[in-house]
Amino acid sequence: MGTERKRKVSLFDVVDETSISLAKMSKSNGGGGAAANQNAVSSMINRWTGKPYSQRYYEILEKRKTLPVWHQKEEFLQALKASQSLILVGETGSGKTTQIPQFVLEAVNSESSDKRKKMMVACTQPRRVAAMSVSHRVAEEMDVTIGEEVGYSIRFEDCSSSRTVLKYLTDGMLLREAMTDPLLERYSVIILDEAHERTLATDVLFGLLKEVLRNRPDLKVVVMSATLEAEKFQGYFSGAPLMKVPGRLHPVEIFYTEEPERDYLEAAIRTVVQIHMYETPGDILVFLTGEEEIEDACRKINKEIGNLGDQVGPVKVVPLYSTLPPAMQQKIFDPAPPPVKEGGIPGRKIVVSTNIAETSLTIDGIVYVIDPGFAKQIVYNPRVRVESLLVSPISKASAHQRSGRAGRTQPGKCFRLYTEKSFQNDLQPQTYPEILRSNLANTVLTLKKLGIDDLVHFDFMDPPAPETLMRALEVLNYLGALDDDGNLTKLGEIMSEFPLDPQMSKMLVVSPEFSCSNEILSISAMLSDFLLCKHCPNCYICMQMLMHVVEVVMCQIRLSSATVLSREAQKAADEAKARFGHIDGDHLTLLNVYHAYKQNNEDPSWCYENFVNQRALKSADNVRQQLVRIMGRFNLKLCSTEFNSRDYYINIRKAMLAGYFMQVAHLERTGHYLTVKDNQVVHLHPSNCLDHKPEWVIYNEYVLTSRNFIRTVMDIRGEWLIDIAPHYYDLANFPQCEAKRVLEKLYRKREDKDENKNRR
DNA sequence: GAGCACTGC
Repeated sequence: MGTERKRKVSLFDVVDETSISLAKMSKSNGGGGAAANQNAVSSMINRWTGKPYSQRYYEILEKRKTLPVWHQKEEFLQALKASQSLILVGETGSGKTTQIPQFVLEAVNSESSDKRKKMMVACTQPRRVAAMSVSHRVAEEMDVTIGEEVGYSIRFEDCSSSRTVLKYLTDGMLLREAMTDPLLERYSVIILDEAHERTLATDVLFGLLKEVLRNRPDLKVVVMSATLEAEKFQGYFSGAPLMKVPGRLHPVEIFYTEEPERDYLEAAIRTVVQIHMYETPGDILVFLTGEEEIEDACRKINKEIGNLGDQVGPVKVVPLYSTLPPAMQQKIFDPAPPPVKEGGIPGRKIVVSTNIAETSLTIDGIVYVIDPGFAKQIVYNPRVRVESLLVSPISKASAHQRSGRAGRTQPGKCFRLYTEKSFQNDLQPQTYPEILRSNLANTVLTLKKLGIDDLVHFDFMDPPAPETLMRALEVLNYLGALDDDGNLTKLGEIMSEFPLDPQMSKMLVVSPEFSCSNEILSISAMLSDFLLCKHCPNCYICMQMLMHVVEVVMCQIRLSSATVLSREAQKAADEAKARFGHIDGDHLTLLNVYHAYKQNNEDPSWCYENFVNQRALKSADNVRQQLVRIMGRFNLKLCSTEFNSRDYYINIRKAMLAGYFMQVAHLERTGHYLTVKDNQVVHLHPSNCLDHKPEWVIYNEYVLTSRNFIRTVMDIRGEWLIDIAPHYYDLANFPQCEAKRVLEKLYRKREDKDENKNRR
């Protein structure tokens, strides 16, 4: 009662203030009717803050009114009112991401103003940066402070409060929330944005929300997508109404090649040169598949255009891929170079990029796009439990997205380096959703935690291969996360709370039993650090070195980058290896680097001098803190073995094995390694820090490149296998191989030992 | 003695 009164008073106060300013205004405007004044007054009050709108608000409002989606506001609100779920298709530039959630907000509150229940509107995004930047923009549009009425929530950062009514969050974050709030009861409307990207988290949310909708008639779901896969979404959400919003892109003219290209890299470079020679000014964006290819292409483009001399304008060739340090990534936003002489031929910026420029990063000013039609994609083979990256043809949807990048600021052109026939007949309409291409062990664990017991009948939009689900269930059962009936165990429940792969969360949860949870925490953080090359210990070092060299030899780089960089980087990597390397394994090397970093008080200049990547370490430390908090929630002890004890490293290696006993390789007498049980021939990746070839190793990752490599490896002992994972190393259920014979011997030895013990 | 598309919790 009291607060209600207070609220009214303050509102009244504000109204009073504005009517004064309004009175002044109407005076200068020559006045207006009292009723009109009253209306104008209420529309000048921000209903969220109770304060009058700022000048900036009105300025932005004018721009908002020109967005295509604004014209369909009423249509949208009616559709939303009429049904529980709704599909909205809008191309880039329609304004859907910023405006639709605001429309929803208006509708929701006007409908349930009496209930006064604290209900939020959620809008998911596949990427953190998007969640963050869009929420800032919308807070500005609504004339409120970010983190108050409008907020965002991403890993490591919750910028929302009890006042928040609109929250942007990553799809993975909403999935996490669902684990503790299965009916998502704090939300009245959930908007899944960028649904066409079909991330793993969005796909799981689809299935989950479909169930929640049945249990919560008051909940509404809006699915927003950029492509015409909308009919599929519509069918999935049992005929939800479909609304289309036009985009606001400039026209892009598409060109195909007459004949298929034999060498797309060569063709791409040739096309760049031709555009530069014959087309009107405007920057070029070239899509290639990976770092090495991109660096190679940049060198060749510079060389070929250099050969043309001053008959053409100057160029600035910029590579772009995710592992490039941010400072280098920034270069894509630099302007094109000016003409060499005043009034000369204008310069051109040429960005050579991976898929990152297709979705994650937008570069304005691009007028020409070159699309060879390939991208590296991950594929999962459940038979051998291996994920690998393969260069494969893109989808029509992807090609469409790429060409759209040419029309952001003016009409553009897109050169597809394949035939039109090939586009029509060979490219599949959509990129295979991630859920069909991934190892699902972690996803299955999440689903179990969400209370989905029957995975086979769970309503996936695209059901994964049964074999993939079986593999995931099998792995989780071996780890002890699921019992033999497929039910979540207590251990599994704890494991599901960690934002890590099941193997890693398993080793973390059991690490106190091996008296080394502090060390396993550090190793886990270093391994799961996603900001930089997480895999090779060298990369914690070489990146910093690269940047150092870049500064020192600034202008020479363009001429002889390959030789200078790799020699220096190699030297740095070798030095670092000598300093931090641990002969028993790469995981222990990572631990050494982390310890050294902490012992030197995270000092940036120490990092610099030791070629250690501070950014990577800082991020690992952040992950570690999050993991420590989760350990605390479950009363998992933080402990270490005495550093000088003989068992210090042994305990760590045993704890690691408790999680990774399914990723073991055995050294055969022939001199090569075979993975245990799957019997695949593998090779130690040359980046390893071992000084010997151990008989048994565990590995973090299996990569298929020029050969089958196992990367990030550690020496373990055969006896530990039968001690720590006897259920997996049960020989009755083991393929015939050399490893089996060795294990048989180990079992016999242990039996003899036990007998001796009993006799005594 | 090789060479890692892109996200996310």
